[in-house]
Amino acid sequence: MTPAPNASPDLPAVPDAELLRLDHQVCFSLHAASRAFGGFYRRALKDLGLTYPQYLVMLVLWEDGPLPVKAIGERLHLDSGTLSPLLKRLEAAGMVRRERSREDERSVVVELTGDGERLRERALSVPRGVLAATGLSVEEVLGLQETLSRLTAALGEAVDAQ
Amino acid sequence: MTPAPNASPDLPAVPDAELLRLDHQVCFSLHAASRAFGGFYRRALKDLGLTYPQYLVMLVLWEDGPLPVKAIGERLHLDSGTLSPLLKRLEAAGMVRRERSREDERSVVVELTGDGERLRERALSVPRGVLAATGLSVEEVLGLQETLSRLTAALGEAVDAQ
DNA sequence: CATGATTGAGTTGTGCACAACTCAATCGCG
DNA sequence: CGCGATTGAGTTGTGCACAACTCAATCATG
Repeated sequence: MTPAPNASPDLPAVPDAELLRLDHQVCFSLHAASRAFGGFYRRALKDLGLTYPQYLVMLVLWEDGPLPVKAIGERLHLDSGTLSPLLKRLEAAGMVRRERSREDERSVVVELTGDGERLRERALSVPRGVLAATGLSVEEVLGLQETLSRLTAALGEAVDAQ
Repeated sequence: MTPAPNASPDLPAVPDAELLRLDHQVCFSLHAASRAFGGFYRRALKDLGLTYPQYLVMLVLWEDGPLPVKAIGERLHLDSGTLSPLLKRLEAAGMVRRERSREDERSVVVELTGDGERLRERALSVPRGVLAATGLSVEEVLGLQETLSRLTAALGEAVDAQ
């Protein structure tokens, strides 16, 4: 990556070994936080019969109505390899319908069923429980989200440049 | 979860529907950030022949020497269902040795091989690249880590109490 | 000391993430 | 118009996460 040691301007005196320890903590923290979130949602969503990623897809559909698979993937940064089977399971559960677009036969439009629409009402109580469980204030959550978004964007660019 | 609407003291006026949208953004942000991190590491670690979770295990072993599976699991919040096959793959790759403890035959101690030890040298360059890719300062990283740790702890307690 | 409970590792099954691929539909350019 | 490139879904294969389970080793209690 960076050939010369300590080449980054704002890290003048941090040795590699120290960074390795820091890295340990940071990437572990993010990984652990993401899984802790997943674990909490798993239980909160169990009644609704949804997994965490399925809930994310439903959130998108509740907000923006019928959408092609492509558009869902763009919003969630997921590709068809992840979405296709997930959407099949949502369809099997009776939450969505999938049908090929008539204008573009390559595209498959995903649409909520009546059951899928109705599930929204029951989902409304979930976020408040989650927010309470985080122990964070709304402001902290917004700040965290802002940092994470920047992080995601920066990492995405770095991957593209890799 | 919370039976009465708006019961949380510091959320006096936020309606459920708004929270659902906020939730959309927060849990998505965390999910996306975690995956973006994973994606970056996937590429950075490709040369080392490690996946991101395997790297986390190696970080633990590089720091704290030979450890039983249980101890690794405690440090990374992972259970044997995840660790057993992962450690088998690390063993197949020649990075670690696994052997049953003689004091307690239930326990399996994981130990770095020579190759595993030597890999540390090559791994030293990884974190600096990652830190640079995040676009965050060391202070921001530390702050983020602190918030995430609190988040993880709070969610863990909430799950236990569920 | 015996035996029931607990512990540690491993297995099985389900679902997600993602790379690499296929295949058909569409697009664009000569 | 024709044909090569691109696009959108889907499939396959690998690995991780986790629940639920098995099984042997160990512990603890009467």
